[in-house]
Amino acid sequence: MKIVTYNLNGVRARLPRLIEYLEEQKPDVLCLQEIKCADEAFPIEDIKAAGYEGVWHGQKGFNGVGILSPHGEPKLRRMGLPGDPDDTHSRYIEAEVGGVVIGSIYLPNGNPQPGPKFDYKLAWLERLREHAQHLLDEEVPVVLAGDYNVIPTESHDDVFSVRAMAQDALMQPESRAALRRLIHQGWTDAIRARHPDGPAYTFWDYTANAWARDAGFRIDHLLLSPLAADRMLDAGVDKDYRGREKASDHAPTWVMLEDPADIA
DNA sequence: ATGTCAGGAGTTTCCTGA
Repeated sequence: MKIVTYNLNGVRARLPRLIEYLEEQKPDVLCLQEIKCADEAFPIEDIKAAGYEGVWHGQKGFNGVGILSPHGEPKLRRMGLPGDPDDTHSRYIEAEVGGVVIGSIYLPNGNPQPGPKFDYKLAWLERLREHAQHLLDEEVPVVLAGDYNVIPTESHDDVFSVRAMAQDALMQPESRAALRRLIHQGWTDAIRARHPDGPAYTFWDYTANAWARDAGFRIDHLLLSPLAADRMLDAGVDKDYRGREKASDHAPTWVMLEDPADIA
C-alpha cells in the first residue's frame, strides 16, 4: 500500500504531472496539498478518467488539500482541523482508505517571522498536536502526510544551508520544537526511520537555481502511528519528478505499508 | 543572496503567497 504526499502547487497548472504520477506510480493513496482552487474547480473528471476517486477541501486561489485513491472514494472523516472556528484556511482533510486513517496536511508557511503569520503557524501546530493525540487514542493505523513547512533538524541531511535558512519560519527553533512535541507523542517519521542518514530533500525553490545546485530541504513528512509503523516496508522521495517540465517545487514523498487484507 | 512560479483581478500588468 503506497501512500504518497505531494504538494502540487496548483492542481490545474500541474494536471499533466498529477495524471502522469498516478499512471506511473499507481499510488494506493495520494495526499494533495496546495490545490489552489475552489471546490467546484477541482478536476475530478480527469482524475476519475485515470481510475481514481477523491475527497478534497478547496479554497479559491490558495491552500487546498485532497486525498485520492483507486480503491473507491476515501471515506471522509473530517475537513478542517478542530480548535479554531475562525480559521478559514483549507489545510486539513482526513479520510479512511483500506482501514488506514489518512490525514492530508498543509501546514502554514509562517513567513515572515516574527509576526501574525508565524503566530498562526505555531497555533496551528498546537491544534494539530491536540488532534493527533485523539487519533493515537483510537489505536488504529494512521498516516499524517503532508507539507509540514518545518525542517526537522539543522543537519545537512535535512537542509542545504543552515545559514541561508536561519531567518526562515521553516527552521525556527519554535517550529522545530513544536514538530518534535508532536512526534514525541509516539509518531514515526517514515523517511528518517527508513533512511537515518543522507539527504532526503523534498523541496527545491524555483529561484536561485536551487534544483540544479541541489539546494533543497526536507519539509514533506509522513508521520505513522504505531500500528502503521509496524507495517512499514519502505519509504522514499520520488525526486525525479521535481526535474520534469512544469514541475511542482515539491517532490512526491511516500511510504509503503504492508497491505491490509481488504485491498487486492 | 538571489529572484520563479501560480492564481486572481480585471484588463495586459500588478498583486499576494510561497
